[in-house]
Amino acid sequence: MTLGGSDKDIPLVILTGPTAVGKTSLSLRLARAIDGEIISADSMQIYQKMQIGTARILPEEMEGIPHHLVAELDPREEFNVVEFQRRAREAIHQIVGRGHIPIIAGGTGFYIRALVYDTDFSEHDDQESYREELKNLLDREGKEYLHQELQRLDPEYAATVHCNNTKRVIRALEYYHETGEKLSAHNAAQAERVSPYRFACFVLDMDRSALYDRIDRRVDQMMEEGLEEEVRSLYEEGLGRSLVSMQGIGYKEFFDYFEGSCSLEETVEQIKKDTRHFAKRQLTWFRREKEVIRLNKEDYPDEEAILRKMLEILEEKGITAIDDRQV
RNA sequence: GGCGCAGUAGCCAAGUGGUAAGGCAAUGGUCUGCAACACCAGUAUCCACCGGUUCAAAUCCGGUCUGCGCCU
Repeated sequence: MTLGGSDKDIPLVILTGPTAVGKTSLSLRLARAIDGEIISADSMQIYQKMQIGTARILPEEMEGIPHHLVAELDPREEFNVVEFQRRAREAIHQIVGRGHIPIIAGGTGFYIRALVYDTDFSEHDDQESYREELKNLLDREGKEYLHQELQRLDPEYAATVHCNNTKRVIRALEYYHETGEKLSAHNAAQAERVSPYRFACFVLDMDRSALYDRIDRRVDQMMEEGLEEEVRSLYEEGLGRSLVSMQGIGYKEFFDYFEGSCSLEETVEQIKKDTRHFAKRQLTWFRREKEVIRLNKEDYPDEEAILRKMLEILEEKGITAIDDRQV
């Protein structure tokens, strides 16, 4: 990176919102308007061979705008926040180096926050063995036991995580084991972080029931486009349901169907329901993000008007093309 | 027209005299290396309607309405 100043000079535009609200289409307009490149903040679109179910943009639809973190990983590989941070940071630096503006577009709120506030996840060597040990402990002694253990080591964190949430309890225990530090203390420190970027984060939203209708229709459309075949070929490749990629909505629901324990119709309904639930959770997440600009589709006549509003805000924040500033 | 069965939250549903289980949905929330994950919390002053019996009725009795089945 050869930028003259500090990272504070790096502009970053984020476009997020619930699934199916119309981020992709708006992101293209935005990229064209500000000479940007798009970085996907989506935990599933990163996987190859998962085109239909993730509603990923097709290369021919990109209109020549570079897209990053899209179809880069084999579905067998694991993707997580830290990996996202690594790849996204790298992409940002490349984009800025070309004199373009990085646009983060996607709906995984956790990833976006981790990137924007540069959250430190204290890397460690993958010690799967200890996690296995904890899982065994869970099976043998029960979730109450694990939670009590956490209560002893990190009471503050234990107080915030429900005993049924074994996934989080295990992570906290693992964290303590590996770093000797309490996760609660680490989290508290991370919460103080100020973003190193000059950013604007837009949350696109629309009327809830209209959104749910769109979701239902989009799932039907995916089925028409051949979602079943897409997932079947992954299934026949031997991908298991425990893979991160196979936990994606529109994929995980098919396993029961392929194994004969539910009908295709039930599968489709389940996908719709899971997607609606997901959208709702996303909205809950964005609602509590402080430095966010909400754009409700109902408040604008069309996409063009939303774009104009966004450009206006970017102008105010001084987030514009950076080529002349940098040389 | 007659007989029988049924009518409990948006849906499914338990409860058959003692003060409305549960599930799904909807809604709100948590979230710091699995996040399209995992997890949590509410939600019927009221049981189709009207009247009666009783200290007490969603629960018993009568009537009305609606649905389903059978008979004519």
